[in-house]
Amino acid sequence: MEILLNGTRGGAVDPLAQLNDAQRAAVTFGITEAPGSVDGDSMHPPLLVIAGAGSGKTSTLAHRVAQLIAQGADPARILLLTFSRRAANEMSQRVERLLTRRGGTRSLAGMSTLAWSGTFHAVGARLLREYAGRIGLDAAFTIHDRQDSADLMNLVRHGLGCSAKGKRFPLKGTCLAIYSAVINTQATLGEVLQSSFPWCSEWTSDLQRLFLAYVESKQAQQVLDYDDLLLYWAQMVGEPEIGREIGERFRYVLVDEYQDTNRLQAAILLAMKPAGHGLTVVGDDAQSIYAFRGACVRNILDFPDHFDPPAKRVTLQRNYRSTQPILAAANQVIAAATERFTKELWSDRASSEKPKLVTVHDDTGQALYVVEQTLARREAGIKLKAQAVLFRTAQHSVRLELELTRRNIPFVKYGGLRFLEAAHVKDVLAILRWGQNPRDRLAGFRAMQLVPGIGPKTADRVLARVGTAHPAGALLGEAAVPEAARAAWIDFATVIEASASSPWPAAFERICGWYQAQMERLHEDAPIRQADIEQLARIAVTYANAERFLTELTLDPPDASSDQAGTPLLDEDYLILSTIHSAKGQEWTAVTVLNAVDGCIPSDLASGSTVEIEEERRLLYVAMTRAREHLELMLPQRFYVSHQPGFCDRHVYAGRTRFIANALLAHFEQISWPPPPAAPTANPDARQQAIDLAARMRAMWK
DNA sequence: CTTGTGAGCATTTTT
DNA sequence: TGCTCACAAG
Repeated sequence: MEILLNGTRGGAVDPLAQLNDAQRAAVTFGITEAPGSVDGDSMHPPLLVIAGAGSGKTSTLAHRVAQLIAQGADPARILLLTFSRRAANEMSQRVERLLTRRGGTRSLAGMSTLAWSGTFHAVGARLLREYAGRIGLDAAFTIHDRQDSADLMNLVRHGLGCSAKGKRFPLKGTCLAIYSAVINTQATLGEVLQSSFPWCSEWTSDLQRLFLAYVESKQAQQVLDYDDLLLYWAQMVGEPEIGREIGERFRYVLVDEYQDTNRLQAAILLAMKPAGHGLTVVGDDAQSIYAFRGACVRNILDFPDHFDPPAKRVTLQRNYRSTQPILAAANQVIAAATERFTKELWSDRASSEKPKLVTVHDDTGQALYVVEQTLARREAGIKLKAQAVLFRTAQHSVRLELELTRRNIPFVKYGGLRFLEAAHVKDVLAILRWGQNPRDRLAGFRAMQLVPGIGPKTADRVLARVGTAHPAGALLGEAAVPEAARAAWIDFATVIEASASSPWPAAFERICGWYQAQMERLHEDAPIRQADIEQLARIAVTYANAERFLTELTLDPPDASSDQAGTPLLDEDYLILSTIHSAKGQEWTAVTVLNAVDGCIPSDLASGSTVEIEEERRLLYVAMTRAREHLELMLPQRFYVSHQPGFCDRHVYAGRTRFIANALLAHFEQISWPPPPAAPTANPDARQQAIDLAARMRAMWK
């Protein structure tokens, strides 16, 4: 095999030499023929790669893309769908490097630019803008993030009078969650309510009405939410003509992290590639952790049978990441899972170090231990950046963050509250959005209420009068504004009108300037928030125009808001703190998992059904398999359930996570920290050394 | 009609 | 705690 491949490459080094047999099979399946042959559709039956944790999945996928290009495929006709923007960038770079290395026969470097790589949502947004004219969409649509969508849902909810019915109607977040589940799982409202929101069943017909009004409202405003990016895409390629057109345009479609796609995404793929030609999906059913977002493990389990003959399946079981003892423990955790493609990961990276189960007294003990160990490992030559602390919910790391800040240890936290969710950031963006898209009522509604003297009623009236555009000067003379607010209003209207016509990013700076004045009035902690606005302005200048800025920001928000302590410079060394969800696809030399106790993992909010518990099991598995050499699971004996550990000490005593049953303990080293003090009897002199208080009591009476 | 205040309640993970 | 909602004062 290797000799043959070397031969075909005219004596150059075999570019696939570093791959193992399974990886090579995944890379070359269907595309090993001579250059040029890749254009025959019949050549590309569908392929499913089951890639275990640390099995070189990214590398294999990158090699496959490089192989396609090297065999003559046009990079512009390759569609690469990844889970995050970060993953997309990394993939592009790797493909580029691989092609540069192959450079010998043809000039491949430089032609490897993967124009179409990104998340489903980002690619959807791009395609929809391009095809907008053909599907009756305004190409300048704005995209609502989760909070915007919830706010709009709330407006519609109140508009319909759902909230004033005596009995409590589901809150806006719940309504949106239900709506979103219906879209993403492609189930009926009744099914979703019954399976996931049984307590809302009594509201079925009201919800139905609400969702219709919500959809109408979005359409009137030329606004799409996250779900729409997929839904419109699916509907678009569901039309035979456009479906065929786009399917042919993207000759090769490769999907990473397929286990975390939902039914709607699967529908998109099947509509573009009904026979599966040119379709490759890669994933690991054991790492599916996004069911709450509608992801469906069945997608990957059932993938082969969508096609006739069924898709080829290649399994990568060799793990290059973790030491054998870490892998053995992780394998045991996932072995109890009920449904999966069975595979047993193996590694030849021997080590005498078992993963540790560390019992500490509480949250504080946990934080102190982690800090101590992290520093010790750094002394031993493991950079902070090569160490990560993972946790189930963003809250779990609060105590640790305090301790890190106190000791001046830099860290970066992934997951949890996003930059974009901060009220002041949303305010500024709302102003910008309304300037850009006058139909975006939600933005206008929010923006106008920043003006002193203007509340919901006035904002509503103005929106009704303004209609779909603000012609020059129309806002300035707006009659619906009460006299008391007139002066402030003119200021505001001037900024809006100027922002619509000024060049970018001057328009945005103008808006920030106006907002600063309001911020001091609205928020006590204006200076802290000011820093975020400045950060936003710095980001803004890197985009070509307002539309791109808004789109990219919504689909790929910056990670941390600056109120988080110590945002270190990029070249510094810093410790990684991350939710397990945000840690997907990454690896570190040393990994510590906080709160590996029942109630945290599994979260007691997710212990309702077997399905949920199975997902929590996979979550622990994902966390454990991020570690290369050192793995510690923390077991605080009790943890706080309230939000303010200092004040009210509501806490519960916790047991080790149910996913590590007694039978698994042999795979771990168990330690307690701090070490228990030596028992008094261990030292025969201890009693004599003790202060003799009893003697003093007697002496008082002598 | 806006704005401030107090009571009541929920409480994860993310594109 | 921190958010939402209802209510009352200006």
